[in-house]
Amino acid sequence: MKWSDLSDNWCPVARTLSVVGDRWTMLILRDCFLGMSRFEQFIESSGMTRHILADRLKRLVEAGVLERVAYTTTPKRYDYVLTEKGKELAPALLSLRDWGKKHLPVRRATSA
Amino acid sequence: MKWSDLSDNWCPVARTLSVVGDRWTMLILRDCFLGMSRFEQFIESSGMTRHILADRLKRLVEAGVLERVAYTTTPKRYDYVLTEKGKELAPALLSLRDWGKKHLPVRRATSA
DNA sequence: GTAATGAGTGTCGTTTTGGAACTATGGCAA
DNA sequence: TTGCCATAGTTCCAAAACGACACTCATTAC
Repeated sequence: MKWSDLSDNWCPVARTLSVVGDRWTMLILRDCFLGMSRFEQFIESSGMTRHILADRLKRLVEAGVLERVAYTTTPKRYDYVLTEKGKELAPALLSLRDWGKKHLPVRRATSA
Repeated sequence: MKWSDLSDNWCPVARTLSVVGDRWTMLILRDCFLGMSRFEQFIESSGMTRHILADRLKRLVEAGVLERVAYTTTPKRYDYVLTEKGKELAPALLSLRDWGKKHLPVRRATSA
């Protein structure tokens, strides 16, 4: 079964996951809610590879969750901003955040 | 960056995703909330491979989201049931469901 | 002219996944 | 008692996705 095969699933949870059911995708959205909008910001914040980021941004734009807005035309640079549809994912993110805060306390990072 | 590297992230969303940030994992949880608890049920319902299911169930048990409860000892069969911790993921699942219902209506399968 | 920045691509080797078959344990039926 | 079925996995292999890092391309900064 493929990622995209979920998009026609009878279950709305599955359909949602076909769009955002990916560890990186959710992190991008989190960053968007924190006010980020640029490629390099996402890279720095999330630690994902440029490759993956490019792919996930494209998917999110195609899905109508993010919008790609040029902020300079000369070298073609873009902001990725949440659409209304995207903003409505906030409750889901907040639920995940709350669960994490309650059930997954930060263990002391030993390597830092 | 690895899956598990998120588990010590400063961000509670990222930590949550280190546990449930996977398309299949979420589908398993959805099935649990729908009352399923057996290996073959998950397989049938979600369409994932047995391989992945075995892996995800193990992770979820290790994370304390599911509990593995023997229902026969002779051939060693198990139910996978939500723990309290797992049940508290319900709001997140419901948010995802609501978003899917609102923004991702079922398209009629065109290829059929 | 040289370096730096921003937003990606290309390449390549490693992981993870998907698909199918195989194992193990016991029940049941002929 | 041999054979088939069900459940819950595990093993194998090929294909896809991923991670790391170098590279491009356009423009501005020095």
